[in-house]
Amino acid sequence: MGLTKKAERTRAKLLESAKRLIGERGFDKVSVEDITRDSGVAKGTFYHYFKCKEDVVAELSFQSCQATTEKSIHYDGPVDERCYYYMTALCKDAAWAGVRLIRQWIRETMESEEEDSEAKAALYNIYGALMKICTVRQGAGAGELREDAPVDTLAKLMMSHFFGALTIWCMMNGSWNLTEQSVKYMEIDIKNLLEPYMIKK
Amino acid sequence: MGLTKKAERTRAKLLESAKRLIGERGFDKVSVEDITRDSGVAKGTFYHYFKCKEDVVAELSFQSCQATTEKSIHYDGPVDERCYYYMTALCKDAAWAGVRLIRQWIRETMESEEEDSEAKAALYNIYGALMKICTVRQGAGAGELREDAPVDTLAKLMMSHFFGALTIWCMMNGSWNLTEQSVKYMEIDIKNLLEPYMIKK
Amino acid sequence: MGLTKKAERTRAKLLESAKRLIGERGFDKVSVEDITRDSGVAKGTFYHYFKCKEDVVAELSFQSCQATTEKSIHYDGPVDERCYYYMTALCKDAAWAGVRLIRQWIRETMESEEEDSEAKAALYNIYGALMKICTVRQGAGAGELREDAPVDTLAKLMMSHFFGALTIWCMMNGSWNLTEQSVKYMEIDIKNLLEPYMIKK
Amino acid sequence: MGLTKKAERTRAKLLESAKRLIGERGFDKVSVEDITRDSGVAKGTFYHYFKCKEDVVAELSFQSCQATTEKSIHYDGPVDERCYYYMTALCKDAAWAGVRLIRQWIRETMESEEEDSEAKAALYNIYGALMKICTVRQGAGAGELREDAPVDTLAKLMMSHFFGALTIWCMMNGSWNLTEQSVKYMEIDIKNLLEPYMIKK
DNA sequence: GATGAATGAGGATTCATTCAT
DNA sequence: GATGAATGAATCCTCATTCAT
Repeated sequence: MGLTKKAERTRAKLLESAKRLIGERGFDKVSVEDITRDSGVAKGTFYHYFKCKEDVVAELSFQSCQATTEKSIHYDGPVDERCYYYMTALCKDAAWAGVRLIRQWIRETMESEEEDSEAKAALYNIYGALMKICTVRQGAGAGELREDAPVDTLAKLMMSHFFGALTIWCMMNGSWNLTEQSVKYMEIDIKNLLEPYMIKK
Repeated sequence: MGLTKKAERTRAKLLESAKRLIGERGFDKVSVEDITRDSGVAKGTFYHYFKCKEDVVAELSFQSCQATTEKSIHYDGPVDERCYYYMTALCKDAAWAGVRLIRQWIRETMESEEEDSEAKAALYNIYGALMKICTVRQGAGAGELREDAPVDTLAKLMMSHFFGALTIWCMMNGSWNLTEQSVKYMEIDIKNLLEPYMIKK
Repeated sequence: MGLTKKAERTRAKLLESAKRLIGERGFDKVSVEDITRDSGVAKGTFYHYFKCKEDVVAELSFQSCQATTEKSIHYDGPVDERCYYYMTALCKDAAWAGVRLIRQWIRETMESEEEDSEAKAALYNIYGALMKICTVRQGAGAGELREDAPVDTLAKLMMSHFFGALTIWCMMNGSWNLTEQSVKYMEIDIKNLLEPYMIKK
Repeated sequence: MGLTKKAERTRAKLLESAKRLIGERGFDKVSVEDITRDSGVAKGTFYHYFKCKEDVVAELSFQSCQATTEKSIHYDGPVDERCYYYMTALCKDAAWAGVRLIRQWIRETMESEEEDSEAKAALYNIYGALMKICTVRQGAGAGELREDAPVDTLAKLMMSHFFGALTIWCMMNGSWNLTEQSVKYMEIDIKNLLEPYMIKK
């Protein structure tokens, strides 16, 4: 049941609008009409391509800060520095996006209904990235984690510290400098967390 | 403006129904009518006790905050232990409220529109509490903070760690034991943060 | 069925609050609870003294700019000057009260439901005043109206001109100086209206 | 964005029902459901055509304003006759709409909150129309305004007289014939206002 | 007399979805 | 394929009024 070129484009437009709007406001706060209006198509058209509103979420693609992750993995230095490099990069990304957007993103993450929103995907990406950064050279020698390090827990804790900074930043309405103040303490936080499990020279 | 015994009971019933239903289905999937039906009272009665649907969450989430704060301030022990005691208590409160509820609470906190929502008030309460806990015996001798300690920053960082735990807990959909796992590391986190500014014996 | 002193006072408080609030916002925009809250009594108490919400309106007293009217009637000068004096005084009163209040007053006047609101009473007062000012020395000689003058129509037209100024003032949000600009033309308006019916010397 | 024939009919039905019901009972006593029931359409359909309940009044009240304005500008005659023609047409429009409706319209205009309601737009339309009617052939010779005429003030005063008539009509609950009595004097009013600034032959 | 808890009908508005064209 | 008119259930919230204490 291949689609016409035009049909393909309509479908893509809908998907794109849906993705952006839901990313901005959250699933519940975006109506089908919002999506069709943004796409410039009629309301009914939506139901040509998707059985129901929920359906569109399943299609939403999962890409994200892949580049940053890659760089951090291959960063030349011990595991704690790699982590620090990664978290700092995330902070900078966030600061660049602005409180408003991050706020909405967190809210979106908190929506209980959608199990597989873009926001959640990004979250798991970060988690996965930290896992990778920690394990990529695990057991390789000085400056890396020991084989018995509780990597999963460590990754979660680093995420926790990162999201703590992010959340507090949002709640304080920006009257807290994410890239300066938070980053300063993040270095110490990470060291404290990883050191006990690192292979000493 | 105290409430009648009966009124108190009605209010409690509403709160209880709300807590359970929101805990089961999430905020958006529970209507005011659901709550009143479950409580066995009329729809209008809900609005006798709460200004709007969102209001009930703020109430529920940090109901016992005040008591916890008081206890922590007067807790017999050095400043780091007091802080730890407080944060642990907050974690327990949150765990008791349930992920769904805390999620909705965070969402409300992230609403940019209202500058003075009840949700935000709770946030500032925590911040204020940490400030108090840190300064109440500041400079009093061993186990307390030095006069020159950057209390404001320390309070914000502790909040950050707490909200990090909270956020990650919500995002992980509860598949992370708040009271056990987070609390374990919070002790270390707090020590690392406060120790450099504490008066040694 | 005389009322206690205290009861009398409660009743008076309710009446006073009702009068003020309804005067400010209009009958439909004031709830019984608004009135009782403003009076500092319980909601139920309202129904001790009034059978229903509508009932309270019937009690509202009808006094108003009696003083201004009196002065205008006895103003020493021909009928057109008396009218001008009166209208100018009304403009000044309005300007003193402020756009906000007058706006609400006009809205209130436009409420179709209440036949006998305070606002409407004031309206009829103005109408009556103009009638009186025109007829008080009607037929008395030079500078007064002839017996066959269509006083009713003239009064309505002067009111019309006055309310025109008032309305436009409100609509223009105050960017139109009521006492200066309107008053300047009102003199001419009134002369044009009355002259054809005045007894010449 | 033209509407289907059928849609046009539905919209017209809604508008017609609204006009009649509001005319009979007043704005506040007519619910959206009343209107849709009377029109024989579903409740939701109302919101397909109107943003909110208030919206329908703005639509109704000065539906034909645009046409009237155009005609008046191109009316063949001196400036005072054009103005008179316009004001008379407005009076007829208002009379056709009915007191209840115009009342609600004035109330909406007086709402201070929204700076850019449809009601206010209509107001500025009238003002703009008068400005245009006065200036379109300004300085063109006999029967037109001189270049130095205070057009802005004149337009405001004519509006003032028009709204005076309208307001008094509403306040008198219709016991004042807008098209007959007001119109009779409007001619004189306009002449008095414009003559001093008109180019004589 | 006074209270304020409780009621529940009613109203405005939203929105996913259907369907005739 | 596409349109957009139409639906109506669902939701939040208001408020006049009643009544047990």
